[in-house]
Amino acid sequence: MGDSPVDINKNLDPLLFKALSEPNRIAILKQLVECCKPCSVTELNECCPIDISVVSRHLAVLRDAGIVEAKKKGKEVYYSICHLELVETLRSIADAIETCCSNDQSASNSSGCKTG
Amino acid sequence: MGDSPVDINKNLDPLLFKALSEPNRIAILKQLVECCKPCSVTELNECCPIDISVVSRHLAVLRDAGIVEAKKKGKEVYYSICHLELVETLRSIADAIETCCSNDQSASNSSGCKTG
DNA sequence: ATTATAATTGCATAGTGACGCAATCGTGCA
DNA sequence: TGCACGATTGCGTCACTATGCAATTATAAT
Repeated sequence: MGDSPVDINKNLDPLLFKALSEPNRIAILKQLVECCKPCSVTELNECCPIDISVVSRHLAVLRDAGIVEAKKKGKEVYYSICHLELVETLRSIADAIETCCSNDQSASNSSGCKTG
Repeated sequence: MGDSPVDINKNLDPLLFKALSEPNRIAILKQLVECCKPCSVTELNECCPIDISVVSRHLAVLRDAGIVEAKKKGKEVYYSICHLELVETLRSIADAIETCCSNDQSASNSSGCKTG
């Protein structure tokens, strides 16, 4: 229970999407995806024309959402994307929606889609 | 060009995530996913304790993001989830992230991940 | 110890979004 | 045509969020 492969409630989390709903955060994320290596705040600041303090705050939002992780190295903090977890989460959501919605009405709820 | 399977820029759209970043919109979406049939605004209003005008507005946001579609039938408007498109979009994003991030630095950009 | 650099945090401000109520629009029915 | 019902839109309010600047913290180098 609660661990079904189609647990919509577990994965459809507004917090995750809220973190991804800001254009500058998406720009930062794209930068991280394309670099495929940890980047410092200063490096990530190059992709968006905002104050570095704002970049730092955006990274904190992404970190709190579990989208990126931070590793301190000397004076700098290197952020990297949690790509394995992120990819799995996105696929889980897709699977859950697909499983639920591929039922026609007659099959109703045999696949375990239900509100908590 | 621009149609590569790993086109991050096409799929990582803040508009989509913004539409999914509001708890009541997620509640509405869950309702639609679990019902797996078109629902009227009044029906969808049952899942969240807000004014029906707000539900209507939320549905408009979801519609503008391509997440749901509306079909008028008499006095009522029936909303249904665009599950095929949504599932494909989510999987495209997952694929793009996975493809980009599974490159180690030496392989760099042979897979076509690049900013527009 | 002092200085320099990277990152974060405090604070004030401006912009955005959710919300409820009331008014309006669209459709069906008597 | 007039009425009822479902949905949408206008508008004012409240809360939240993004932003920039300044101050602070943390680490490295002189």
